Amino acid sequence: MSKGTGMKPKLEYERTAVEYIAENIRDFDLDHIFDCGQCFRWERRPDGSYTGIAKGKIVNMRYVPNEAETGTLIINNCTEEDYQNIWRPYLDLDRDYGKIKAKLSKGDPVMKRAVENGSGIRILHQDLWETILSFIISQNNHIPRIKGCIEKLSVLFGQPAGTYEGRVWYDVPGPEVLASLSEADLAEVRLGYRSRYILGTAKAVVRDGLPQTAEELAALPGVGPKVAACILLFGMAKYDAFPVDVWMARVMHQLYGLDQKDRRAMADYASEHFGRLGGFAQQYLFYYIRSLHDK
DNA sequence: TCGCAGGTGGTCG
DNA sequence: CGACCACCTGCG
Repeated sequence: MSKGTGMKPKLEYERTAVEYIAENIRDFDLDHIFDCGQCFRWERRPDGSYTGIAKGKIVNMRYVPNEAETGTLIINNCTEEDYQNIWRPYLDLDRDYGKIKAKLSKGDPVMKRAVENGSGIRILHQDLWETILSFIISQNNHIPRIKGCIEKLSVLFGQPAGTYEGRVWYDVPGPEVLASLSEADLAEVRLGYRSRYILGTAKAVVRDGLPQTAEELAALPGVGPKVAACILLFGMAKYDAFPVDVWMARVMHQLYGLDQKDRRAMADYASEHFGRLGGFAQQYLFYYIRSLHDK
C-alpha cells in the first residue's frame, strides 16, 4: 500500500548481467536449504530468492519450479566456471535426494511427514573453517544472534569479497587473523564467553592445521559433541553425523517417544535406524519440528 | 523480571 | 562416568 502521495521508490537490488541457469534441478527448495539451520550467511529477499556469500563468492539464487518434480535454478553473478567449481558441489546437486528420502521414509511415518515437509532440503558443502567458527558461535545461542555475530566478525576482521546489491560483502576472518586478536579486540562482536573458544580454536588451527577427524575436532576448545557433529556433517561431508540439540531432543521425545534427557539413547536410535543417512534424517526432522513450532 | 537459546567445560559424588 | 551448574548476551 502506498501512503499519501509519496511515491516510494520500490526496493530494488543491483545485480549483475552474468547469470548461470541450471535446468532440471530436483528435490530443491531454497527456503528448505537455507532455513534448516545448517548455514548463517544467506539472506532471503522479498522475491523468495536468496543472496549470500560462500567460498569468497557473492551470488543471488532463485528457483522456479516448472513441473511437479523439477525446476530451474538461476544464479546471478555467477559464471559457468563458478557454477561447476563452486555452486554445483556447494549445493550438493549431484546427489539423488529422491533416493535418500525414499529410503528414510520407508517404514517410518514420522520421517515420511518430515521429508514431505522439507522435501527440498540439501546438505551444503561448506568451508570447514567457516563451519567450525559458525557452530562454536551457535552454542547456547539464538539463530538471529548467531547470524549477527558472524556478520559482525566478518565486517570487522574479514576481507572484503566484493560489492553486490549495493554493499560490500566480507568473508569470515581466517584462523590466522583471529589467532592474532585478543579478547578485548573481539569484545565488540559480543560473542560472550564464546570469544575465548574462538581464539583458542584459531590458535590450535594455526598451530596444527585444520582438523581431519572427529577426535581432532573434539580436542578444540568450544567443540563438544553437538558442535562436532554439526561440523562433521556440514563441513566435512560425514553424513552419518547426527547432531542432537534441543530441537532434536524434542523431536525424538515427542515423535519417537524417547526420554528427552537421554542424548545417548537418541544417538543410538539414529545410528540404528538412520545409519549412514543420519545427517539427512537430522535435517528433515530439525526443519519439521521447527516448522511445527512456528505455527 | 526471568528463562531460554541449535552447549561446553569444570567440578563434584 | 554421570549429574549438576556457571556462563555472555539479547529477546519475549
